[in-house]
Amino acid sequence: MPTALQPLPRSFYARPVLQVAKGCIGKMLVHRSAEGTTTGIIVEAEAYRGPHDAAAHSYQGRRTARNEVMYGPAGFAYVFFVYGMHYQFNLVTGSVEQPQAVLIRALQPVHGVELMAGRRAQPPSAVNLTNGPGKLCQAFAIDRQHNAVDLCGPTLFVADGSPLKVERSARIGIDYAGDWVDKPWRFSAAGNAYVSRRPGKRRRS
DNA sequence: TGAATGATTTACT
DNA sequence: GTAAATCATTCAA
Repeated sequence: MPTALQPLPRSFYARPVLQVAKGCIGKMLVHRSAEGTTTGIIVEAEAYRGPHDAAAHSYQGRRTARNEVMYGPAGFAYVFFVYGMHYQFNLVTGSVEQPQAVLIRALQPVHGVELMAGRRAQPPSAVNLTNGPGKLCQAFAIDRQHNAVDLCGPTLFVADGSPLKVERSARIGIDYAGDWVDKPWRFSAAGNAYVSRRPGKRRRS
């Protein structure tokens, strides 16, 4: 069991969002649930820069009940529901009144693979378990209960991992955001099979 | 009170 | 390649 895994200090999150997003690659995401513990290496993340980012929920200072947690202190989880069927898991970064967050887009499963497979209704050998933001939430059993959870607590947190080679590319799934689509604010582990989409080519319409 | 839409996934043509 | 599934949140009235 990964007893050595401990939450990263809040200072890890209390930095500019792009630094945190890049720093996440190669780190471990850990969720201790009643069913068991699941962990995975973060291989893909995207930065959402708040008021200056048309793709962010907090664009132009929009502040609602949903994104309120992004305006709080760093090191908390921002979990929300989209498309009527999928959750997205984010790490709140920056500081109070800076609505920035890092979207975790893909993981490489490490511990609890069979538990993930069961939740996903897939074989444990599938590379399909956690290679997408909605998929990893299902595999890790992350849902609205985890919104505003303290990532420095014992249940759901990021722990240190091995450094990986990081690639930058444009973000995904935000075609509605105009010029911001081209911003290279997506970070992924170079050559990792669990990255949701290959960097280099942008999604075409 | 009602209508539109989305930080996606999956299946189908 | 395109489209459907499906509902909380958001915005307009």
